Amino acid sequence: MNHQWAAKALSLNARKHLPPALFRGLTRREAHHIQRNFSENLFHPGEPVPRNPADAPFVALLLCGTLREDVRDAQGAWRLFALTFTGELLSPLGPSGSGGRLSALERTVLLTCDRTNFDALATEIPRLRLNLLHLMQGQIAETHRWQTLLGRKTASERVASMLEWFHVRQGERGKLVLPVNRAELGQMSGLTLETVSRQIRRLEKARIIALPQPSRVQVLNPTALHTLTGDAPAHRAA
Amino acid sequence: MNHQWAAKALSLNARKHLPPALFRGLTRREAHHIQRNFSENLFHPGEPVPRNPADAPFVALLLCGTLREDVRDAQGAWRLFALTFTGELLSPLGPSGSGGRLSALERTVLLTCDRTNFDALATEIPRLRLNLLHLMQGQIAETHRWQTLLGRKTASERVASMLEWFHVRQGERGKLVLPVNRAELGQMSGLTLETVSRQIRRLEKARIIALPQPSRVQVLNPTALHTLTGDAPAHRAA
DNA sequence: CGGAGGGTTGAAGTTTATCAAGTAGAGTGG
DNA sequence: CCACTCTACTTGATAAACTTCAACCCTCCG
Repeated sequence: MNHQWAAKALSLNARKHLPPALFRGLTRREAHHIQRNFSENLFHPGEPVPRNPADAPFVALLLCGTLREDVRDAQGAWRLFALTFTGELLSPLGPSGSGGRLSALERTVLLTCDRTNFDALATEIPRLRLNLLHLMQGQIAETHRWQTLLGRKTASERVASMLEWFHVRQGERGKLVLPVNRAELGQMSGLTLETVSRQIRRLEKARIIALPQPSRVQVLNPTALHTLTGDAPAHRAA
Repeated sequence: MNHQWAAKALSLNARKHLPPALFRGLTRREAHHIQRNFSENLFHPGEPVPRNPADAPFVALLLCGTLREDVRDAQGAWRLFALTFTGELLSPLGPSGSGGRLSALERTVLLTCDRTNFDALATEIPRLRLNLLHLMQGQIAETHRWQTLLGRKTASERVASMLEWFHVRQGERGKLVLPVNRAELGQMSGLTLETVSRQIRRLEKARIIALPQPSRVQVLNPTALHTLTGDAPAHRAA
């Protein structure tokens, strides 16, 4: 499974860019031992990521690329549910139970480990178990943010929040890429594609973002964007 | 900590009513061993349930009673976020990270185990670890249901869904108790208290439920209720 | 050139929030 | 026992937000 390309990705990303929260606090020796028990998988754009409940990867770290997770609604239609960006962890609990479906949006490299191997490693290295717990807590926090977004935010706040989150999760580089179209942004945020479009244009007209292309966003005013997310604490009364 | 009353609850509920998913597939000997490492805690109505990140109970099973979980919003106000009913598991990941707050709504007995003890037990009994994983998957599924509710359902579907879920989780007895007021139902479902009230009355007028008291609900027509949740598959086209 | 897929925009329609008023029941003190 | 009060709940009118429907644009690509 050690593609040359993937190996390069590992050395570039996992060792340098990523603060691999899963490996935090481990000795170099332990980290090396662990990495030998993980395997790298390369996926091409559009390629589905298998997730049989049986031999499902217990943990999977995204070394590079982007994944989308789709779930079925009551009518059986697929809807975009979540995105996973480079450096993030795939839920150990995952969508396998809820009938979810994972696929790569770009050239994507995954560092995975199945349950049996991980169990063995975790027994040897208790710190690894703690790290996994922290990662899962982070995922709960993420879920909570989406629940707040869907339950209590206006359309404008939802779109601002999505853009801000993507921006942060893509590393706050100048240009942010929207890896999905307006309809799919709407599916994640509980809005129609028209409303998403209108809100994005509104941000552009307010000079908070620029749109060199419909799917390329440049964040011109991060502070203003954050204010519009609704997550900023309100002004204190005089 | 072994209150006489709590001990009674254990024998009544844990051994008879509950299918304690956490103890499934274990020998009587293992289950007994495990229960000696758990402790029972009694809480009175309104009493907060402590959850220090340090010695937080790693797992907690609700033997009887009801818990509410409140979280802070961006403005610092507390909002009802979720309810936990008898027989359900408290998230091992829990709201401690996200600044959540747990409290009892009635006389409530919790069967808890801290991280250290649970780790030791799980090392001895691998099946216990598997059971915990299944329980956590169930919680992810629950989260997904709420996300669908908040993201894609109408007010009428949201209220019908909440009532149906509470009904099922309370054991589908004739009478269902709403342990919180309309405003708090609204906080969970992303609606105003007025909308919640109107939708509940609409169900009453349609003879799908009866309301002997505002907080007592009798489900007269479970089928119709389910249809209104929006979770029923749509009619197939001819 | 023409078609397809995404994106944008406008007008009309629906749903839900907001504001405001009024009701019902439980508790309290005279 | 009767006001009085408090809280939760209900109901109506109005306003705002969002969806729906429809048209149109732009770019890519055969």
